[in-house]
Order: sequence, then structure tokens, then C-alpha cells
Amino acid sequence: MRITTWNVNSVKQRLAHLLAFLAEAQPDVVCLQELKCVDDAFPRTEVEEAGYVVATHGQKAFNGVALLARRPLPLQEIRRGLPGDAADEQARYIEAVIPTATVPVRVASIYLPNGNPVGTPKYDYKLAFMRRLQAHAVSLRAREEVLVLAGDYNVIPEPEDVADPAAWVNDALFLPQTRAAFRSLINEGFTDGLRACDGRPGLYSFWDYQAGCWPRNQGIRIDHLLLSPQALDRLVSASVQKHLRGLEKPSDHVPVTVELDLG
DNA sequence: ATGTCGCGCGCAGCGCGA
Repeated sequence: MRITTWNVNSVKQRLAHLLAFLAEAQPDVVCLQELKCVDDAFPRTEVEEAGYVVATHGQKAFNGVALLARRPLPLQEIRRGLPGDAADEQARYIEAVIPTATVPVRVASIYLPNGNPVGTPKYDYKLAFMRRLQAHAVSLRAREEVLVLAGDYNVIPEPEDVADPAAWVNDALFLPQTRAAFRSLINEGFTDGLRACDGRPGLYSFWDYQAGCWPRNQGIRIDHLLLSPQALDRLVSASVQKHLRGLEKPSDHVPVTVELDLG
């Protein structure tokens, strides 16, 4: 089973690229972030005609996450929103179970807050979201399922995940407190799927539209797939679909994919 | 030093978020 996470930065603007990616890569599960549209505006028909079932958690203008599963796989036990704050109206979390022939797989699509500027309520919200995510991840881990927590974490885990670390030292994506919160989640028993397969520095998933970041390869790695022990046992490979950043009108993020052997 | 998108609103181009 191939599971992909991709921040598309507007699913309506990126529909052609999304359909091309589904056709070429044929992922079994896709976790999308930054839909930037309400549920009714999601291009459901086009994605269904490409062979997928769809569950969305959208919002006007900002945020928005979705899960796709390649038919005949269904999406079950769909959860929209992260527990822990009933007042949180931002659409940043959707989770579902995909019951495969061998073992159920639980997947979440996460759009973790950016958190900039630091020192404002935006950063407090980011840290609070990370605490809520960890609490929920701990409760899910107790199920001992094949579990993949995938998404745009807006966290640069290590200096080797950024081309120019000095430029990011005061940024919400790379602050020590942010990295510590991410490590705390990892330390609950999760594994960074891409890092488990490839230890090389300079594996990036995002290049800013500005300042020629893409041609100069000034990227950062912020899109992650965290695996439960039961998922790690089945991990075969992981990869970054970097070529999509070079298309016309690309997202600023590229897909990241793990392959699991569900035997 | 600077460099970009996509959204809503509303019909130009600004403010916001990233």
C-alpha cells in the first residue's frame, strides 16, 4: 500500500496536477492539505472518476484537509477535527480507517498550524495544536493498529532538513520549542517514515515561491508521515516526488510517499 | 536587497495567510 501526503495549496488550482499524480503514481491513500475550499467546492466528481473515494473536511478560503482511498478500498470511521478544543473551528485534521484484505490501516491527514509570527497567539495555537495531536496520537497508539499520521507538520525536525538553518532559527517552523514538541510526539513511539528509509541531508518537501527558492534549492522538509510500530514493521520504502515542484503553476509543497507491505 | 501565490471581496487592487 502506497500512502502519500501532499499540501496542494488550493485543490481547485491544483486539480490538473492532482489528477496527473493519481494516474502516474496510483497511490492507495492520499492525504491532502490546504484545500482552501468548502466541502461542496471540492472537485469530488473528478477525483471519484479517477478511481478514488473521498472524505473532506473543508473550510472557506483557508486550511482544509481530505483523505482519498483508491477503490475498492473504502474510508470508514471518519473523524473530522482533532479532539481537545471544541472551540477550534480550523479544518486541520481528518482521520479514517481503510480496511484492507489483511489488516486495517488508520490514516490521518494533518495540517499543523504554521505558527508565525512567533510571540503572537498564532504560535500559542501551534503549540496547543501539537499538544492536542500528541494526546490523540497516544490514544490511537494504544489500539496497536497500522497507523500513519501524515501531513504538513510545519516543523523542520533537524538542521539537515533545511538548506540554510541560520535563516530559520527564529522561525516558528524551526524554533527549539517547536522541534522539542515534534520530538515529544515521536518519542511516544512513532517513526518518521522518510527518515527511516533515507538518512541523507537535503531531502526537502517545500520550496517557497519567493526569492528563487526552488531554482536555488533553498528548501525545507516539513511534510512527514509518522508511523506506529505496527506500520514501521511493514515499511518497504519512502520517497519524495520532487519533480512536481518543477511543473507550471506548482504547489509550493511536493508529495511524500511511504510504501507498506501489508502481506 | 529583492524576488510569490491563492483567497475573499467585488470589479481593482488590497489585506491576509503562508
